[in-house]
Amino acid sequence: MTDDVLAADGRVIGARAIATRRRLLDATAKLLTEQGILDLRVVDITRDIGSSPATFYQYFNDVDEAILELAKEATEDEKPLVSLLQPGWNKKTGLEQAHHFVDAYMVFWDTHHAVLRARNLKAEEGNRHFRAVRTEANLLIMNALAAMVTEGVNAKRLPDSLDPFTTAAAVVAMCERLLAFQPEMAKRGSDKNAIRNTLATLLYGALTGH
Amino acid sequence: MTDDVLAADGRVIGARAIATRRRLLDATAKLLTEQGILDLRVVDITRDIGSSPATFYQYFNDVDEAILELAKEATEDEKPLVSLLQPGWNKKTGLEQAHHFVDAYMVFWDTHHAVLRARNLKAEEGNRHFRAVRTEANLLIMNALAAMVTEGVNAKRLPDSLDPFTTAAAVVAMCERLLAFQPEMAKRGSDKNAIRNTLATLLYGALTGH
DNA sequence: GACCTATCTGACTGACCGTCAGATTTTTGT
DNA sequence: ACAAAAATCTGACGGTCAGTCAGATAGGTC
Repeated sequence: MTDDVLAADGRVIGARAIATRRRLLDATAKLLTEQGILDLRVVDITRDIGSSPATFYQYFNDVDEAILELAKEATEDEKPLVSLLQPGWNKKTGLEQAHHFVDAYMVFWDTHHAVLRARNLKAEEGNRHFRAVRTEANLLIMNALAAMVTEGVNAKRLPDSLDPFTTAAAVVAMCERLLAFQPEMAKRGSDKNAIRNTLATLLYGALTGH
Repeated sequence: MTDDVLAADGRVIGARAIATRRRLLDATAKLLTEQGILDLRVVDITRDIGSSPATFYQYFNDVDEAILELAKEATEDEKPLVSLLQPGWNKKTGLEQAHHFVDAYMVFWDTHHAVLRARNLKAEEGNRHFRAVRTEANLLIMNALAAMVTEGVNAKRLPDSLDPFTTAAAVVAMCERLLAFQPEMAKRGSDKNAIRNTLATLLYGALTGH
């Protein structure tokens, strides 16, 4: 029964409690999106579901624990993206495949950006649980990307001064950050489509060397 | 007298107060680095300089205002980097110039990473003051980068599907993120030098098309 | 030394965190 | 159908921090 849902103190909980916990998680995600992590308060989360702070602490030891769970859920949604990153992008279809990945990544990002931002902040500030989750999520993508880079380096299309894993990290960074910058860049005339095209082109170039 | 130092209520302050305000800013930067923005408390800042919370509020309306000031100071340190980004990187010296920029950027990042992270978070969460500061800082770099990309596109070394400004944003994103990931990547075997080389190679490639 | 002004802080209010004992709802047993 | 047991929920509380303000203290001027 390793996938039983647990309360904060570790005991297995029943159907009603699972539903309450779920509503708490959803409210947390909602408020994280609306207000950001800095203004996220337990009172607000519980008020949102018409409950009281004490209820929250039945299921989570603190807000971090709830956000961590949301981050794990986001990781699940990231897994399908890996199938879009197989070595063998060629001159014919490679750019189109890059577009597919970028599109899928955009949807993923739009859905989870608030949680992912929170996860990254916590990870960068040294929280080891969030580091672990971020690392796990990034490894999924980065291993696939690194394999593509390695292929390009072996075929001499990419310079061997590129460390595959670091390049993969750079690609993930570009994706995450361009999407995060998006609202700001829109104001400067770079619309969603320019971002999409540029990102796909950069990916295609950095990963294949074509 | 536009560069007089002001208290929270806008009045001009004297030498002693300037010194106190400075100590508050330094303590804020220190605690931001040590504990991160989520655990940054005014009590701690004032305790650190042997003072009381009331003193803090003499000079800043809230913690954000102090962080914003630190972010503006960081921007000043970023300005010299622009001179390292002039169009004309060629096959002979271009990669070396990219290395110079990466090195300078690494120093800049190491000095200000906690403040820059806080700035970016606030900006991404929609705070317009922090957006303005981040935009100003990024524009410095991005305009220079975009000019280089435009040169590469005009010379047909880069595909015209690249939007110069978006590409510039991607490059900044790579720099910021790779440095932020650094401690984590180190554990996976990519050392500082691999990051440095990879970043320089990617920059050189993305900016010049060589 | 008396006065004036700039600077600092003790003490307070209000809000949130996290806990716990007890109230309420659901399930179980007969 | 009812009572007892278990699961779930919450009111109320102690502690901490944000932010305010009136008054204390320090520094300068004559």
